[in-house]
This record gives sequence, C-alpha cells and structure tokens, in this order.
Amino acid sequence: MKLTETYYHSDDVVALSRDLIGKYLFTCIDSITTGGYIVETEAYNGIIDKASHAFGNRQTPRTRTMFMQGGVAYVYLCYGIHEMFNIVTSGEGQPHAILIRAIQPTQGIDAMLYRRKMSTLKPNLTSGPGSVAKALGISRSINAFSLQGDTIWIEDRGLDFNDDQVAAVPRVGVSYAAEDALLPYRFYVKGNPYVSKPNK
DNA sequence: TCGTCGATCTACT
DNA sequence: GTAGATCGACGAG
Repeated sequence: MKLTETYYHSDDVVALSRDLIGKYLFTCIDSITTGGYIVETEAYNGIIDKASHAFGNRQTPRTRTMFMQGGVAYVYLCYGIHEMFNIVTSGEGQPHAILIRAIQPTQGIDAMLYRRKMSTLKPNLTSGPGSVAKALGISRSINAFSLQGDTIWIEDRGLDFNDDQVAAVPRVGVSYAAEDALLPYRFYVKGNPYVSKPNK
C-alpha cells in the first residue's frame, strides 16, 4: 500500500501531482497517527520554474533538500509563521517538488483538531498548505525525512478520481513568478469542501 | 551585517 | 475586504 521509492523518481512532476490526488498521506508524530487523502496539490518544476525556491539552480542550505533523490519531505517556513509540506520527486540534482495544499482527513481527527485548537470539524481544518502541516503535526524537524520511514508516508488505497473530477488550474500565491504563474500546475478535486478557497 | 519580503492564515472592520 | 502577525532566508554592500 505504501508508495514505493521508485514512484517518486519520475521526471514528470506535473503528472505525479495529478496522480497524487486521492492518495493517502499519513504522519506519526508523538506516537499519534493522523492523515487523510490528498485533494489538492501544486507542482514546482525545478530550475526553470520561477515560482520554485530552486529556480536558476539556486542551491542554498534551505533548498538543498529539493536537490535530493525523490521520495523525501521538504518542509519550510513561510511568512515566519506557517510551515509547508512538500514531496521531493525525480532524481538527485533535479529540484522537483509537490506542495500538498489540502487533504480530506480520515484518521486522527481529534488530534488534528487539538493541534489546530479547534473544537468542531470544519473544512478549514486541513484547507491550505499551512493548515495541512499544522494539523498533521509537520514541522521543519522532519525536513528531508524519507517517505519510506514510519514518521511520514503516503499510501495508495485504491481511491481514484477520473479526469472529470480533477481540475488543473494556475497556481496560487506565486504572482511574482510572472508567466510561470499561469501554468496549470495546480490540481484539485472539484467540489471537495477541503480544497482551499480561491477558485473552488 | 542589514534590509527586504515571502509557495499564508486569521481576525477584525 | 483588508491588515497584521512574525522570522528566517537571501542578496546586496
């Protein structure tokens, strides 16, 4: 059920982003397992993508994780407040990454509510990349962790969405990326309440 | 060493 | 609808 190492080695990060819709993401943090299935992703297409931190083959202590062999987690802090979870793909030296923007929770909902300091289940529990990381207990301490380990991993449980149910649209929050911001690198399940707000 | 600003979310008017 | 939170990474000097 757990996705294999080779699954992440594909060079086609956009196709992988599409394929990850409907896959199950789990974390086991503080011996609590939480997770759900992915309903929204965004692809970051390596050094030619202006929206990527690694654009122009920029290698720094932070982006080094993205240059690793596919199949590890890339976690980083944004706006000084929010941590975001990405999946690194492709081979070593190819900084491809997929941002998980939203999941539909299926396991450990109580723990997620507690982490988000919410009392009732609302769609915004895991809607948006910052919220997903928070709810799953993801922090920078698991940066570069392998997705084959027991802390964070992805499973295929046979859930599948056909092309009519999945939309491909331009990305959000990357307007500084000029023409690359227009590329249809964002995928989501149409009508799913956990998909983050803009163009629902 | 310093100044700028971000792959966002929430609260408040 | 809009502003504020809040800090580390990055690039310029």
